[in-house]
Amino acid sequence: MVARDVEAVEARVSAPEDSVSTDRRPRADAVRNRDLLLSAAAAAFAARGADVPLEDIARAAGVGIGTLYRHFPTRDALVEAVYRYEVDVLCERADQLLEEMPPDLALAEWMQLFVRHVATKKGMLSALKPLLSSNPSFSDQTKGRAQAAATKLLNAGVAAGTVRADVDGADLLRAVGGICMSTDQERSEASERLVGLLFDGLRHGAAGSQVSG
Amino acid sequence: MVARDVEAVEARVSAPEDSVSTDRRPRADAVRNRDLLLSAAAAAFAARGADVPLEDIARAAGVGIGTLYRHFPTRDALVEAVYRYEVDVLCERADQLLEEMPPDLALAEWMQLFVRHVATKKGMLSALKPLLSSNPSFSDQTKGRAQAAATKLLNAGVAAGTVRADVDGADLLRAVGGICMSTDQERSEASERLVGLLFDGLRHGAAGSQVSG
DNA sequence: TTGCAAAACGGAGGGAACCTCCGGTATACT
DNA sequence: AGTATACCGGAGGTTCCCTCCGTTTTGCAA
Repeated sequence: MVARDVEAVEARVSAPEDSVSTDRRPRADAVRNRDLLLSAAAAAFAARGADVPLEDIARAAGVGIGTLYRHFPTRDALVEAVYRYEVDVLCERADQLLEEMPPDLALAEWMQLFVRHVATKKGMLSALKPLLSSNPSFSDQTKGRAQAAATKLLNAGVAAGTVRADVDGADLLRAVGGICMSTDQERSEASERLVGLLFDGLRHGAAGSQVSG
Repeated sequence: MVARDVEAVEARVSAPEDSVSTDRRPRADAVRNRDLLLSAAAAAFAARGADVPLEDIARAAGVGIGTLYRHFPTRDALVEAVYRYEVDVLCERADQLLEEMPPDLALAEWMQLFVRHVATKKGMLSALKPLLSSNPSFSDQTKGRAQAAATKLLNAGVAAGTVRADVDGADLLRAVGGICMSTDQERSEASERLVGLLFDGLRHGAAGSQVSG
């Protein structure tokens, strides 16, 4: 690995025109098509399960099947990319929510978003589970990012004095995730109610009522 | 159900030739081929996962693909039948073990068999899980039979004074199943060790040390 | 034992989905 | 503006699914 990096650097120094092939900006249509494919795939997986024909996804995205396979060589690669993409969207929403409303409301809203996020992933769960267990780094990365977003929301609430301080992001995700998992099948309103309850608990011991620390 | 039985009996009495079509003994080759298919499918699912081509299974069983589809119209039907079949085998082994050795040893042996049973089902789990959740009666039946076998072993041990009396079949299966599920992937020796530990616990408070009951 | 009708056998073949390959095309750099 | 590079997209080979139907076996009755 180190040797290869050295070679790459030397090549760039001694022959600048070589850097073109190394970090040339991706073509605009490639970027556009990749996004189209990801959102089409996300919709298809959520609506029709994990074994929707890839040709349907390509058609829905308005690209050829060859383009889909160039961007995502295997079905697993597509599933993984969709999952990363949706986790990204969810985490970005955390920042947006914090700008739009007080931290505690942002946290409540985000927890509900998380519930719906998990609900729409039910369909692709059978394809996702092997990926998560066979690829620890992928699992760790997505989990880490979600925890970071949760922690950010919690900390903002703590700083504003509207959320208790003795819960961290990992705990929060475990609790919400557990609720989503335990309420089987199609009953998201139950999940949302339970998460609402959990949120009230988070608000309970906020600020002044915490005596020490 | 009762009404149908009555009709069948009446038909047999009033028109004996009709009984041919109602309860004619299944043809010998049909029975044989069904068994061949079940064992071939069990081996294939265990070795190659749940999405092995059905044509391979038919070939391994030495029958045509048409025969496979007549016996098991859908892939799910085959998976379900294999699962029933293997649960049957496991439960029958419980009776055999009770005849071959003292109850406590039979119980220990059967728990280890159960661990291996679950381990070989890992491959078909992805196909089995939807079946179990979408078909409660199937799930209940197999669970019920396994619990009956476990209870029988436990009771024999209790009667012999070598197994404690405050655990029932459902508890035992939950515990062993939990151990199998928690020890992820390919590490059956860990499961076997934990189950051995559990068994020692079962033996612990046996006979005289139980004061009342 | 023999005949027959019901039931099972097994493979050919149409259809669906997967994935590869390659000629044509758009675009990022000089 | 020119050009090499990367991308586009669909035709087509392969694999698997499942059905259909002519052939063969077998259980039952005379």
